[in-house]
Formats: sequence, structure tokens, C-alpha cells
Amino acid sequence: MEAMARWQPDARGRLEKAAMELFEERGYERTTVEEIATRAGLTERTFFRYFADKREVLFSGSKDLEKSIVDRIGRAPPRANPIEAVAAAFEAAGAALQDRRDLHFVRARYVLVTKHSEILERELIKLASLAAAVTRALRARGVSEPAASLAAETGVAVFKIGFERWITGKKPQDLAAHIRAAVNALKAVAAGEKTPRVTPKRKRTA
Amino acid sequence: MEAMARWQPDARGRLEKAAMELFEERGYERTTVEEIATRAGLTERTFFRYFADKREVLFSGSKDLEKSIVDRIGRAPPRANPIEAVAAAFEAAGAALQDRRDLHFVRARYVLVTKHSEILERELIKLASLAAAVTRALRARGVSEPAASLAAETGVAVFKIGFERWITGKKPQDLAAHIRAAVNALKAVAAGEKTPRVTPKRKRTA
DNA sequence: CTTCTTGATGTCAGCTTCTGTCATGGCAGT
DNA sequence: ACTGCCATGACAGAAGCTGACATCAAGAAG
Repeated sequence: MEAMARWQPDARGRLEKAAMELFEERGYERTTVEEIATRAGLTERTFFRYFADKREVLFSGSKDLEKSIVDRIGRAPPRANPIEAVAAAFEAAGAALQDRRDLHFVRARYVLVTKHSEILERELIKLASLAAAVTRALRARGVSEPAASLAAETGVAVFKIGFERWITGKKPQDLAAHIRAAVNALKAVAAGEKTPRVTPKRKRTA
Repeated sequence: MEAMARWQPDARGRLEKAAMELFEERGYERTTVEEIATRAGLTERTFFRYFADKREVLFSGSKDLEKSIVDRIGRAPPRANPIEAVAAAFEAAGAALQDRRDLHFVRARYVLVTKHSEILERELIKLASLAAAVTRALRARGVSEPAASLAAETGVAVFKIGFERWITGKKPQDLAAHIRAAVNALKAVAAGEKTPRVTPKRKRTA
């Protein structure tokens, strides 16, 4: 018989799993860190050794995403223009995300982000950190400022919008395709394309 | 003699002033809400009646900024293309900000935002809310999605970058000019301009 | 003038998040 | 067997934030 290890393995993973379960069962705000830790067979104190705060338990994937994107920018053809390099990197990262992550998890997490501004704040700062990393990657390729920052920021914007349209979309289209579409729309907008005539939305009554 | 009013006027303003003073004197983290309230001649509980949380005391101006920008988009010439309308609105708002706000305050606040990720998070969600408002304003003018969102997001990106370059700049140039420059750079980048050859930054040693 | 209502503030108890500090006890290397 | 390591636990406490109720001057209503 295997000797009992002193501790169950993968404390971090157990905490993440327990957290998502409880957030889905009771909602984010009505789940305390103590409950998460207990379900994972640990204590509150240990939770805070793995995660800087309660929200952080939802963001274990963000380092991978950043690394994947930065790496792809580093490997882009030497004289590709910044927008193309960034667009291709985000598109590929989108495809990877779609492949690797459970769709149920991605949806549940998206609901949490949209429903709780506390979590949205964290999401936004992760995206800002991603933009900063992309900026550095572009600078390393010789792109000057402010072009590097602008390409990075617009890349993130395109990713956000593509992701949102993908996850809320009725037909299960490809995330990468949504991102590509957003890039193309951005180019058209930035080129000063005339506003297509469309029925204006009714103004809200103040 | 004037009868003493029961309460000193402008509790909110006193709280904001006390907060900025203490943040400059001791730093953000080492200032408690109780200290802020006491300096303003109030109690902690009253602070939380005026501000949803400790960070919010630094963001009284954000509603004005949003309103100013949305209004200007609403008043742009009827068939202006989205990017131009957005760019003009942000440029004008930048000029207004520069006119109306004390430079010392703007700088001190900028330092706080860059130094404390907690505050940066709040700043970013305010900018996201601004982008959402700009999107709605464009939609009301008949701009379709995703063009409206993209124009709004890039507008915010341009504002951020213009602001940053203005506030950290050596020569006290115009904020509006920085924003205008960022818009132009963005157009060039989005048009797929060739990377200008520039000395690449040294890579960080991992 | 008296009474009533209102609204900004105070008081207090309590929860949750997050941190510092020290204790515990298997496990690995010697 | 000894020893140091290190993931975890235990505990106390600060700070942020909330709900409930009390206070009390300033008008409004009568």
C-alpha cells in the first residue's frame, strides 16, 4: 500500500476547482475564502499563500496567455509590420485558448467577469499588463514609440471585442475568425471609412 | 452673527482634500479611511456614505470627463467618420482637463495611479466605462458594431498614451497636441506603415 | 408657536479580507 | 538517527466595508 503522503497533491489546483464550484453554486460575493479553502481541504491562510487575493484564483491562465502572445510576436517574420505581427499573435492565441480550455469554464468565468466589477477590474489590469508585455516585445523588434504602444493597445482591444463577440455569439463560430474580423474592421475604421448608414438606436430617455 | 450651520459645508470636497493631503504625506496604503475622515472633521462611516470605497475618493472627476466627451461626440458634424469624431472629442476633453485641473493635483494623482495597482485597477475600469459610453454615443449616431466599439476603444487608447506622454514629458507641451499626435500615429500604424528602423532595445536577460 | 418630517451625521456591532508570526510534523539528505 | 526544510496550521489583529438604529437642527405644516 502506498504510504499516505503528508499532503494531498496540487493544492493550488484544488483551490481553483473549489473556488469555481462555489462561485457557480452561490455566487462570487456569497462565497468566502474560508469556504473555498475548507472545500479544498485547506485553511484560509493557505489560500492566501497561493493567491494574493480572492480574485486572483480566477486568473491562473493569464500568464500562459501573455507568454503565448509575446512568444509569437518574437517569432514573427523579421520585417512584418507591427499590426500584422500583433494581429497574428492574438489570433493564434485565441485559437489556442479555444482548443485548450473547457468551454463551460470559459463561459462561467465570463459570466463572473461581467457580473462583478471587482473581477472585471482584475481582468482589465491583466489585459493592461498584457499590452505592456506586447509593447516590450515590439520595442525589442525595433518598433518605436508610440507605434509600439498603439499597436499593442489596439491588439488588446481587438482581442477583447473578438472574444466578447465569440463568447456571446449564437452560432459557435471560431474565436480566431472573430479576432481576424475585428482586425479588419479596425483597419477600415482607422482608414476613415464612411459611416455605413444604419438605423440609429433609439436614444435612452434621460 | 450668522447662526452656526449644523454642519460644515462641502463634506465631499473636504474628504477629497483630506485624502489627497494624507496620500501625499504618508502614502496611500499607510493612510486609513478613519484618518481621512477625522481630518475632514467627519467619521469613517460618513466617508463611506460619500464614496463607495477608499479608492473612489480619487475619481470624482471621471463623470465630468465622460460627460464632456460623450457630449462632444453627440455634437459632432452629422456625417463625420467615427475616428474623427472620437479623436476630436478626446482632444477637446484633454484641453479642458488641462485648463481646469491643477497641474500639481494631476501629477500627484498620476503618481498614485502608477504606484498602486489597486488604484490603477480603478482607473482602468473607469476608462472601460468611458469606452462603453463612447460606444453608445456612436451607436446613437448610426455607427454599427463592431466599428463603434473599435473606434471607442482606440480612442481611449489614444487618450491614455497621449496623456502619459504629456504628463511624463520634459517640455510642458500641450495635452491636446499629444493626443492629436497619437491619433496620427495610430492611423499610420493601422495603415500598415513599415516599421521605421530604430535601434532595438536590448533584451532583458531572463 | 408647536409639531412633524427630513436628511446629514454619529454610534456601534459585526463580517470579510488579508497579513505577521510562530508552531507543527513528515520527509530528504547525510 | 539526526537535522534542516518547507508546506501547512493556528492565532491574533488591522483595515475595509455594511446594516441598523440614534441624534438633532432646520425647515415645513398646522
